[in-house]
Amino acid sequence: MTPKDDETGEPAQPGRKRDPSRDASILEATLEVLAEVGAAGLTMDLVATRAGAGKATIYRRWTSKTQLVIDAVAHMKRNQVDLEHLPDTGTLRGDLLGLFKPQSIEEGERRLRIMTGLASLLSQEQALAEAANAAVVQPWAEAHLALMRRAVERGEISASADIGTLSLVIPSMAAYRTLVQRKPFDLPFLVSMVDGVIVPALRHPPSDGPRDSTAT
Amino acid sequence: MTPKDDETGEPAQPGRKRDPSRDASILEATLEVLAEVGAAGLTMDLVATRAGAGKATIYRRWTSKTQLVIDAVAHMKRNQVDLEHLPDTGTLRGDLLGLFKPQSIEEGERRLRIMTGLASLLSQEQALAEAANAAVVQPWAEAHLALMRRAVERGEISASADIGTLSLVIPSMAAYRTLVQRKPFDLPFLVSMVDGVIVPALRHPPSDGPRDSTAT
DNA sequence: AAGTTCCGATACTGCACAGTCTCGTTTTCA
DNA sequence: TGAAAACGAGACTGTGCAGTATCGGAACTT
Repeated sequence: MTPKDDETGEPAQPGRKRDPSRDASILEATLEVLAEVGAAGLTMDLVATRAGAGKATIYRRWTSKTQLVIDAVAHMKRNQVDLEHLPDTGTLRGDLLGLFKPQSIEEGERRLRIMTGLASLLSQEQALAEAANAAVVQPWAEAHLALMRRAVERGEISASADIGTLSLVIPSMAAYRTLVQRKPFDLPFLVSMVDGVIVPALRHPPSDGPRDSTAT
Repeated sequence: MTPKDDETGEPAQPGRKRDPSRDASILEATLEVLAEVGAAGLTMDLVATRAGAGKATIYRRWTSKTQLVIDAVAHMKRNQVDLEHLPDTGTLRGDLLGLFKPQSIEEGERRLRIMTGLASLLSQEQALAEAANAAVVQPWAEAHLALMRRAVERGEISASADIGTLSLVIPSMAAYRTLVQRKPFDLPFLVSMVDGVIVPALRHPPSDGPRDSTAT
């Protein structure tokens, strides 16, 4: 349910075509404004000005401010961690730390800043909370899960480890840290999480035998 | 900086005294409204009606809606986990699970619901983010830290474990889980966190020798 | 060329709500 | 007992903003 759908069955009308490039401009302007002033301070005039668009153009494509914001958040899902090109250093520790690319981190912090701005609407819009989680934390957790699965396959860690739960730990804590605590997601934090929590927990799984995770 | 201070030097004026019990009624009404409709939907009329108070009474005590909300959040700090009466089952696992009291959990979820409602203002008001963290997650993390320290003292876990970081894991993840993911903080989740993450990590500390946590 | 739909820009409308003011009543001190 | 201040209730005001309507101009179809 991205932008407002144009009429589906078209009997070939005359008139100017809708410029598809405006969609992206508007969505990106929305994210910028969101990151700068938060959802509470976001106004349609601000978005329109930032996008160099008229308000009518926005309302021709989206039915409401809420819908626009939801779509903008969903739009973030692109440029995400590439699950096809994960780091491969030979150890899980190296792989996890290898996800910390300055560029990737900068983008990640931007996402979290946007989520901070969003938070107002989270409480009212279930769809928005889902979109935010799917765009920011979910992909990151999937990357961690993939790295952990590989570590299990090569025998580095036990198959009985609760990697379903463990893969959520760092992304969730990073989100909370940025969202509420306002502390940077930096390398020292990542290292203390990897070395103090994840790697120790994986090296010493709870008990042998299959485990089910209820945290997924 | 709780309610608006009355005049300090008083030459013994006539007139009715300000009723101190109204402060608490108004703060609690604010928290109720916050939990129900979120900060975006919170209006002063709603708070006044819920508190059975006139708006003038509120504005006689607080300068603005923002100040009222900040004070209401700080007000939550009371009735917190009692650090003097922590569970003592003999094992860290038992102690951590012992914090899960239906009543305490109900209250904890209420706090998180309030924080969800708050989130809108988090991005704009640094003071509010700090108050929310101090009222909801901080006390919980302190309880965990105390339990972990005790486990170290009785030799159950190694002194080299990064308990500063580990004590933040469950409170932060619970907050994120409730705030964004909208999943209940229930016993299965707690068990998977304790058995899948915390206890394994503590039983197998990263390395021997002192560690410093950068996550505090 | 004519007609239609797009565009950015901007004026306009309607509403929701923060904050103030008023009123009739109650409490306290002199 | 009377002036002063606080109380609940609610009327009132001003503003900010979502959403709409209108403009002149540009692009596309026939």
